[in-house]
Amino acid sequence: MDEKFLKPYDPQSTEPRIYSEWEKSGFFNPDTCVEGGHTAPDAAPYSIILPPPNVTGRLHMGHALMLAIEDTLIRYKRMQGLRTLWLPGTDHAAIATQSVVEKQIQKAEGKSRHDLGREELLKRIGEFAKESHDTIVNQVKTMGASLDWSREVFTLDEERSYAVRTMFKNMYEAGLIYRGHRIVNWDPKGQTTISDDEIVHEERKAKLYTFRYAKDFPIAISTTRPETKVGDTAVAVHPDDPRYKEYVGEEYSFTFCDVPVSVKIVADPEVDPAFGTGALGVTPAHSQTDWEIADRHDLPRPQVINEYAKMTVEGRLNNKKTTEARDMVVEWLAEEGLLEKEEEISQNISTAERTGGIIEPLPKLQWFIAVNKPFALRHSKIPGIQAGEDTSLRDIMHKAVSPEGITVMPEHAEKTYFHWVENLRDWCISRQIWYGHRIPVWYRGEEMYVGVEAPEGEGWEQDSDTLDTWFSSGLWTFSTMGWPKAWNDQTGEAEQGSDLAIWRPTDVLETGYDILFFWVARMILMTGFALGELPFKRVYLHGLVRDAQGRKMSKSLGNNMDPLEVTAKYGADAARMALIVGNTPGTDMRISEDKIKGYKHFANKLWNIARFIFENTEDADVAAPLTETDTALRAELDTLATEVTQDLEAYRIYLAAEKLYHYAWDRLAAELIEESKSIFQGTDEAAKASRKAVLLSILTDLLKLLHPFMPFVTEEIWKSIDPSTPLMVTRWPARIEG
RNA sequence: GGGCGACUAGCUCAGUUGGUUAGAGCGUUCGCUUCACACGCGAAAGGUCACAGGUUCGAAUCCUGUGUCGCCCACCA
Repeated sequence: MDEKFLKPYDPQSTEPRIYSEWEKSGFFNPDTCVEGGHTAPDAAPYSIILPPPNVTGRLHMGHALMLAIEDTLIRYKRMQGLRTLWLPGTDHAAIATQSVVEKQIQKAEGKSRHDLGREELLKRIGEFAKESHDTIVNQVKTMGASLDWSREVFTLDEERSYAVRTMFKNMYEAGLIYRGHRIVNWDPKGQTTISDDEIVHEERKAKLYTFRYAKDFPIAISTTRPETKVGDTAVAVHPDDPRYKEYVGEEYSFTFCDVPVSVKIVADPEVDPAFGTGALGVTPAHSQTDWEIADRHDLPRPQVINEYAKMTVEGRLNNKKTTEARDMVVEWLAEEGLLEKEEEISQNISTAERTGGIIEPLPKLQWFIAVNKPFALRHSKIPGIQAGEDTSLRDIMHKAVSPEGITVMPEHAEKTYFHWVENLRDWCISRQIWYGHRIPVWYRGEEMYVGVEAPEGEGWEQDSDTLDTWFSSGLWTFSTMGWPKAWNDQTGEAEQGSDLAIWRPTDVLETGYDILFFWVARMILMTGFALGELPFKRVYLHGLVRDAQGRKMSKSLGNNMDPLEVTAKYGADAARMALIVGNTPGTDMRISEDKIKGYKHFANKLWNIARFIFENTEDADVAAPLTETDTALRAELDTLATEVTQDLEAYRIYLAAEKLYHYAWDRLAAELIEESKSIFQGTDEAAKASRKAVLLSILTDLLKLLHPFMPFVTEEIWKSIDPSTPLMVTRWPARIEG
């Protein structure tokens, strides 16, 4: 027996050594597994694309959970003999990364991005991203992730950028990308547009003012934003409201706080007759619903607020901030005797998730993806959609999720998904920031050019906006495998032998439920459009990792658990088990050091089980005939192996892990080993020989079964069983049934 | 306002789609330097499975309703 077993298991010294041995072996790469004879060249493929961590700093426990689940699946499938690819990458995370760097620069040098200029800022962000990337990769390796680093990609590298430009051009040519004026969510603090999904609603107290525009105006209206009323062009009432019926169609002109205003009375079913006075002052340029009313009634849409949330009208309000202007308008209303009522209400205001700035709805020229516009796919493997027939991006997203298409775990997340898809509006994809994929559109006077490369000729200027980061993330399952170069759009086939041909669609997309809409839905959309296919067969959504009190981990609370610290203290195996056992998809989990400590103890338990078995089987004959009892013990392990296999096939990873834990500790250690002691002290030589053989055989298979969950300790013990072949490429001890 | 979910031991959670006596980790109590392991061993206490009905031979599990908590989406000016 190796002397190392005389001391307790030490993950700190073992894990880094084992990981570098794995890396050296090259077996993270499926091609090497085939070359080494561990995987058949024609074996079925299995693939997962790593959800790329943002290059904004370091990993958190959520990443650790993701890595634990995915690595468990990957190692299991690799041992099943499949051609198993787990493809790593990182995400440039446009807004998040730029704002982190801008803050750093502001703090350290007191400079804004405008002081630095586009080129210098991008250089600084690039440096930061590189550093973050290196930190992150090291952290990922610490967790034991068996990713094929030879295929690593970045959402902003040259090939991905080419894919993004190609995709933009193709969608534009299909008429699905358009430029238009829309009310967008403008963040005056971050000076950019943000998508609906990046908004956080905060409940605040506000004052609701009821007033008339002028003395002779027949209808009183209510608003929380009196300063916007200088931009009103209509008053909308409900078509059936008897109080106002007689005024519908009338037009009035007056001077409102120094600004000449004309409003038309219109009837619109959107208006709630029970709210306030039942009459709505319509400010088309500064409210989403008002913009839509203006659409229906063909109203003018003057803009009265600019990008810095300042008033752009003449008179006393000129260049005042909106909050200041609000007070001035209220004061003016009171002076003029127009104010009728002032009441406290609570309302939800929209703020930008990243900057905390209050959203100012503004009409802007932006790029959009039309989700409802009919178009036809040239090829379709999406259930329920025929090539050549009318469909839409929303239709693709809707039909993709079905028992024949993509299945989602937990199942109830499908309902949430459909609810979201059904209420989907066009996706605004332009962002007014510098870090990201620049929109591949060039302008020269009235001319516009959309293309993968800059147009020939002088005087062309590229659109200054960049794309929403989810645009490039949406391509992730195929841009990482060589699309568009390895793809033939005419035949709808990938180049023979390319990654795209072998590992598409991917088997499972494993990620947090919080990015179901941001990312999962966008991948379905993009893949559907580009390939006429599904990006993956299954979605496995894990929950959020919370602290022991159930709070979200955050910097401000200081309750962040650093995966590096945890693995340093208890080992990656322990952290992985703690994250996996009992953690069902879609459910948030609480993690505490105590739980992790429990699995560190388990790793040591396993170590001592091995020690006992090795100590007592040095002269074992593995071919010794088994007693009846031992035959039953062997069969018991086979049953366990079958159950664990079924659980893993059904993605019940949390159950498989628990069963193995239970067997190892309560059955093997507590019962079988205890019984063995008396057998070994006895005189029945046949029973001794049998027991030695069966214990070795059980340990051999148990190590294999546990390896996907606790790769390090099992690999280290394995060296005493078969030093010639790493455990990670040995064959799984049970077949997939059915 | 719309949607989704949770409620099981002191705490954190499982319970593999209806089947003996409902499980685990941590915690608690008592006893152990027992020849694999004190990162351990042996024992013990602790649950009306939120509540009320219903279906069933049988319900923590299925149905209906109630309560409490949480999350997501939308947003009324």
